[in-house]
Amino acid sequence: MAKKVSCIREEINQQQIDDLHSRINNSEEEFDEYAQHLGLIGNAVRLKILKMISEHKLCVCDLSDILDMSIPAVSQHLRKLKDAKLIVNQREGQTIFNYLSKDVPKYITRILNEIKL
Amino acid sequence: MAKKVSCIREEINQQQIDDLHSRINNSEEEFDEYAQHLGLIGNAVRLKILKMISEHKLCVCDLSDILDMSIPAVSQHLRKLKDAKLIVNQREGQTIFNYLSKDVPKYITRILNEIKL
DNA sequence: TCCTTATTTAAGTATTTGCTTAAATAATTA
DNA sequence: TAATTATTTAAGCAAATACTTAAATAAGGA
Repeated sequence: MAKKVSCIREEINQQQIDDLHSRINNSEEEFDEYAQHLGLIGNAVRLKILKMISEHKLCVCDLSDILDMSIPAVSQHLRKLKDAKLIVNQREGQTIFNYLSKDVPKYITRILNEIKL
Repeated sequence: MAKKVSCIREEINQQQIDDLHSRINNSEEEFDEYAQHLGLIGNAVRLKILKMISEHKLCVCDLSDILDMSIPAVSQHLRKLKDAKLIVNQREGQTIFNYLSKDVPKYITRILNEIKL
């Protein structure tokens, strides 16, 4: 089971490579979780939605008007954010309002605060 | 040019919607820039690459071995990071080493520091 | 109960993404 | 200068993404 090596090491030896390899593998889940959240906010529409609902009580049709997008398009972004537990919502009569979840990681709220609207 | 309204406002009035609409439009570029960077690190492979090169001097073949990925696959991720000026590289002989760029936004370095390897 | 309003879900589609393999480029060494 | 090593680039493709339109679901009011 010798490991295939693609280049001749100059600055780092095989032992160090193997060490990084296993550390990366052990942190797989952590990286995936960060990447999943970062990918979600790595979309301008969803980033705007999060920023706005962090400051205002908004429903899907408010967001649709503000963003100049169809209601289903916005709704599908909201669903992704909700599935990732970045937002929660609550029905009030016919209207469903969206809120930032308490579970939003701090590094995300810091980013939202950094963006000025 | 009356604005089309999709729902009857309960918690927020049309004036507030219009205000948010224009503020969002004015911040378009800022949101796009954040989203572009966040989208790049919103991929586990690229996040791992950034984390590792923030701590080690690594070439594409080192990364290929550590990540169990082909060299061209890694190279294409490096290109995206380089195009976005998140990394820079420097040739030393036949080997091209990758470094974090000085231009990496602080919110990204904070995330990298937060992830433990 | 029927109609309207608010929202979601589903199906279809064009674009983007992330890999693969093969070819091209570039520096080193024989 | 030819062969080797390191890396990138290009072309092709499958899967994921972000819309569209139409249909389904749900609550409120006539």
